[in-house]
Amino acid sequence: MVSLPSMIDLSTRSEQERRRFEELELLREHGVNPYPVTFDKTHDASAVLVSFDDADPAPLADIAVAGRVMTKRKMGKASFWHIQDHSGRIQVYLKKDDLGEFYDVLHLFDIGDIVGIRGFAFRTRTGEISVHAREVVLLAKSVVPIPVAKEEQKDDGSVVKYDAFVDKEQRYRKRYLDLIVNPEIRETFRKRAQIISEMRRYFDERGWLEVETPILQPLYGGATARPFVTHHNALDVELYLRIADELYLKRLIVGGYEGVYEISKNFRNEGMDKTHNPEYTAMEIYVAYKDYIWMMEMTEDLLQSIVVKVFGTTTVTFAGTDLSFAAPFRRARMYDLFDEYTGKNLRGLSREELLAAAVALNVPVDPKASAMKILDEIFSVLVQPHLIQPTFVMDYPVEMSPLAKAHRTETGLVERFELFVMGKEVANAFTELNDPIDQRLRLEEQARIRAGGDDEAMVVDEDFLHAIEVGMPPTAGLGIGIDRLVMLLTNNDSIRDVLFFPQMRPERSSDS
RNA sequence: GAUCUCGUAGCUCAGCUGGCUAGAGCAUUUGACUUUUAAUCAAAGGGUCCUGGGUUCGAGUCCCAGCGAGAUCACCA
Repeated sequence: MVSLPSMIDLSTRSEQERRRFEELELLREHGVNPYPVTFDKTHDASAVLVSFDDADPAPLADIAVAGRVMTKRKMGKASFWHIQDHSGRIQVYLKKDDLGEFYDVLHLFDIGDIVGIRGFAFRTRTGEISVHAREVVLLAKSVVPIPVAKEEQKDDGSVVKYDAFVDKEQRYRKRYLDLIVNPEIRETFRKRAQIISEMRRYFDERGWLEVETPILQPLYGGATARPFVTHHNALDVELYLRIADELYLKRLIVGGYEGVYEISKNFRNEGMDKTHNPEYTAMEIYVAYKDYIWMMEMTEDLLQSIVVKVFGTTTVTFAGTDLSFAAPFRRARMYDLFDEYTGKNLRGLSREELLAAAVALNVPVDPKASAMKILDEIFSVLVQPHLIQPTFVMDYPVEMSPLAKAHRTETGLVERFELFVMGKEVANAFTELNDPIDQRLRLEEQARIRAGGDDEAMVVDEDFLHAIEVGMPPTAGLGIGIDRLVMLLTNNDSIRDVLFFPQMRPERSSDS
């Protein structure tokens, strides 16, 4: 009979878990430490597969691999396992002749255990490069069963999965299991890391400074969204989790830096769906003495450069559509796009005229909506879906952009562009507003909208205004939604598939 | 926030218009098998049918409420 610390309540455990806790003690009785300290691994699984040479197996005659046991096939006095490490899977051959008495202890090893194997590489009769074990070392006992997905290699090379771990909820909640059982998703996260890394390298090479600005802000700004509110005990003040870092980065431009950027976790207290998570990652960059035209050229060069570096080509495929990130991208002014896709000239129309246009175009809008809202609605219904290949949309109405500089020639417009790909917004940029009087007027207008009941409108940040009064050089700013960019480049249509730990509702209700 | 769909063994799923002790494959246990690969063969064990009410002689199944998830829609990046 085995004994376990009383803190482990086996009565709440499944049959398979109880069995594994027992195995833990039985292993100890056999002198096996189920949780040793280190293991001298010499090769990744993939390295063995790549470097094995049938004509000269000698270089792999004494190797050590390590990983998680994923399959076990016992055939009496010989067994085959597959173990999985960060590079992939490799088969292990275990024979009683080589392992002696210890071979009989192997039945206490389970799928899910982490093991180390010392031995030599060889090719089996059926052609699979494998490691013939001289020694098996338990590195970590797994006491709960993991989902078992079987894979079959078809003649055409395709892999069919049986009983795959597919429950989305469980995959998101227990991402560690997802990563073990569906290792192909690791590639998405590797790509995510590479995309961010290339972006950082691109900026660093140009001498722009990566900075960190407050996540806890006494006033939130730089975007229109509802914030998370928290409280600082020592100061006894409300603080907000940032919805954007824009206003702080501009303060740094005022302070004399000529190029600053931040890869920023932002927090917005709004709904969640396929493209929205309460916390998400945005990159914002500000470069002094530049305008939005320059920023457009930088943006297309940046994206082309990232795509080439990470994917080795300028084209990626999303949902069956080839997207070309070869610069230059298409550029179109917003009102020209209205001409093109609605057949109507919407320039300079009053709210009532826009409402009539929306009705004529069969775009459902709230009859009480503002002019900007109506325009935005027509754009998103009739124009946006056509913007498949990377397209810069330029020159937005001033009311939509309280932080963007008035257009140099077109009254009523600002110098702003957004980049659309697959009908989705990927980047947003403007020539930054540095006229302190205009900026104050715009923010006060936002405050009026806010007082009118729109709690997403911006609040007036006097310190920010003071900074602009001190004087900000002409500056171009750009924001890129990192999660959405990653989705686009990795062919994932849910933000939850590009975040390791997407926000989920708590699993257990508190009322029971 | 609204609508629809779903929740059964560790995993993937059956379970009809309500009716014997709730099933299958994989996984687990026992046995056979010294180059297998969805290994195979034989046997066994394993369940809070999401939770709580209700209808009924009888509920995994029907009704109500709740919890969680997915999809679609609305808003936002």
